[in-house]
Amino acid sequence: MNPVQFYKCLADETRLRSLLLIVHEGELCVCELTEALGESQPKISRHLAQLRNCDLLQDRRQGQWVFYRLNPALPTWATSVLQETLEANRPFVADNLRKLHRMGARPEREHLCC
Amino acid sequence: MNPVQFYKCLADETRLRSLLLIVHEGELCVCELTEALGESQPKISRHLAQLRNCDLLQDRRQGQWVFYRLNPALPTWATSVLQETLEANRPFVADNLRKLHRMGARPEREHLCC
DNA sequence: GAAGTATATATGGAAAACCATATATGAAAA
DNA sequence: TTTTCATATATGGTTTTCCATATATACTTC
Repeated sequence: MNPVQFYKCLADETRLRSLLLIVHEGELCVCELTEALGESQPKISRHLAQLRNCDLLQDRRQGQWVFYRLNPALPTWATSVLQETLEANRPFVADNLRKLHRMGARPEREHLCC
Repeated sequence: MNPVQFYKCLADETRLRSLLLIVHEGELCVCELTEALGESQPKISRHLAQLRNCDLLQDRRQGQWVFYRLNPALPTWATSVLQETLEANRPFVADNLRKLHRMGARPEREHLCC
């Protein structure tokens, strides 16, 4: 993972907010991010595709939804940078988290286990 | 320090290399960075000015040289991100460090104390 | 189960905004 | 006057965004 490429991924408002929300929540689908950020669906989808192409995110389809999560194969330093950024910048995503939790009809997750 | 603005500063090859070298060395002047990166002086100067305008770097003039160092008022998380990036990506700057240390006639630092 | 409809997500293509670089010039120090 | 550094302008290139549409799955009705 080239550090310049990594930081280019974080250097955009939509992408950084999406990443931090995903780090906070573990997994989110496109419609949840669309709601939390208040941005258009194609815009969110484009940025998520970019993050997936750079191997920062992993996706999985469940029914009609596509859920994105951090790529578990991400180098430790990269994960650690994301977590530290989230913890030190809670106010930055506070409003997005509020919108997310206020959202009705969030898709159910099927958990792999049980 | 807005995290998006912070990461925009790191999202360029010239700026990231300069920052990591400065973190490693403590303080470097424009001509040293020009040599270490093998880039034109105006290019280096422009990027350093940008990093200074965003409050990531501080400069001090000593004789004919201008030395840049990390802004000590930088938030802890930001400093920590830079240090972690350096430690996990030594090979990324290895060649720049080699060029720097091989450089003849590096300017003398006057130390503030003693 | 087949056909039609609705919802979630992805993508192609064009326009706009932004960023980086080169070249040339300027200013300050020694 | 030479060295070091900063800045202005022009230009090329990338990135982002928007709109429209395509695809994939689910849901409903027959």
